[in-house]
Amino acid sequence: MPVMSAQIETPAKTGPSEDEVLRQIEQAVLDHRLPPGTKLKEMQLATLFGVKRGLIRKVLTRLAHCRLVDQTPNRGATVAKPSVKEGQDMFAARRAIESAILETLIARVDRRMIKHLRKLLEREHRAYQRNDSEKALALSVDFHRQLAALAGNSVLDEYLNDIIRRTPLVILTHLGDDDQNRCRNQEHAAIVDALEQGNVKKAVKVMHRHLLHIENKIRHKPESRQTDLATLLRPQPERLPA
Amino acid sequence: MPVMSAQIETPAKTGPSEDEVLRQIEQAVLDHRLPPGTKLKEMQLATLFGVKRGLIRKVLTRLAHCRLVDQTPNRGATVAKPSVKEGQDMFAARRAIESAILETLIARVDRRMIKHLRKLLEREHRAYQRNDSEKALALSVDFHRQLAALAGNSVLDEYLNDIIRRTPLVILTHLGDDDQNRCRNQEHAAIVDALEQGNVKKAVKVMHRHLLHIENKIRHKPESRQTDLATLLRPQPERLPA
DNA sequence: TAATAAATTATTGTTAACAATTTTAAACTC
DNA sequence: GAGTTTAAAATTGTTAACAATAATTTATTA
Repeated sequence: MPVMSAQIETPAKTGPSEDEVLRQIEQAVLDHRLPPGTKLKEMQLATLFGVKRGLIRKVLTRLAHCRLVDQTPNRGATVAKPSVKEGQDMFAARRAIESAILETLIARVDRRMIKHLRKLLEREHRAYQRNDSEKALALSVDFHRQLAALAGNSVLDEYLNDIIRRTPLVILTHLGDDDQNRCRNQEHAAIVDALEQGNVKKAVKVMHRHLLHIENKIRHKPESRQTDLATLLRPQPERLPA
Repeated sequence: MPVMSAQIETPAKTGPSEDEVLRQIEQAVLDHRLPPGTKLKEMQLATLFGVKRGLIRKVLTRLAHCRLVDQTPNRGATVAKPSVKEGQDMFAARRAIESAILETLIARVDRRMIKHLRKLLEREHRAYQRNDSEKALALSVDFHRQLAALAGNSVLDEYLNDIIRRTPLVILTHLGDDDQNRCRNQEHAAIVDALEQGNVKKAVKVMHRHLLHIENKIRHKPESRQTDLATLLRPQPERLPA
């Protein structure tokens, strides 16, 4: 059978994969678009993504496992709302893990890595300067992720990423969506400086101060509203064709 | 239709819950009964536990998420076989996390906690002395778990438990099922001593040495056989009635 | 009308049947 | 007999229909 050369727009288009749906929801949380407490109904999500309910079900289970959503039997899933205690525990754990990452990294860091990190800092700095706070936040998160990746310990990397995914929920629940509550670029730079000098103690110290800066502000905040799901999930960044 | 009044032994007895099945498989791994690489067939497990395949499916997914089993699309699940690198990363991460736990714990430890820990050590010691190595191993694991629980940081607690669950797989894959590869009771005692003295540095130092003791021995070991699943899962310890 | 109860609707949970894939066995070729 | 192809069986993956539960609406009563 000959195949038309023009795009036939197969109407039976298979929707996004399980991983893709997961990624998009995670990203929505990371971008502060999905506020803690938002109800996630299975059919709603299935229709929205154009997939079967079973797939959504699996995704919600996975999200529940990394504590991005709360699942209650027979009552469905909501975006998680970490308690103050949980938030504090997360930050304390994060300090320990990022310290361990720096200690591992400093033993193997080389000129190429430093260059890579500085390039990242430069991009982050520019995003701040042009007031693109969405991009700046993303790059700031990326800085921490890159440190973990460069350190090369897959377990620490996994744990840090786990915490990073959950952090926006703590911030939104207890501090609000305020630009003040983001990483400070110059502190990131100080960490790279210390790394380059091979000064573990200093790197760890700066990192601690860096994290404590946000950590110390956690206290209680009134309430967050219930907004329209479709809107919250829509503004996804451009995606490259497979 | 009349129903006999004598107990009809409802043949439709509901099997164990999802959590219970999960627990039993986890325990089988922890007890070194399920060797790395063992194939876990869904129907086999379903029949074995007297549950539906769907439930097994969920359990396997959960086990895969905490990396106790490997899941390959269309090819099912096997008990995970961590690489040497992954094992090393786990131990390195464990050192960082257990240190953080000790640092947290030392700030809040009191006489009651010390007493609790010493009682645990005593039981562990007795198990060793009467050559009950299964019990001794369990209590030894419990010691580390108790430190995490007493420290009170839920996130660190979760991560440590994650690592503890995976550790037997590393040991079995790369060291073999040898009594030599277990925790040394006297080192546990030294940690409690340091805690009681409020000596963080010493506690952390002892813990590091304690973990490095096993960590340093990881290297490659020939192969492990494929044994009968039913046998491996059967010898479960007595369970208290709900 | 406010409060309660009953009926309706919406949502989540389960399962059995089916589809897709891989593994095993058998048949065949050289 | 070693290697390849084909057929059968076993295993995993998906789905649509149903069941169970929770949320909402409507009806009822004081």
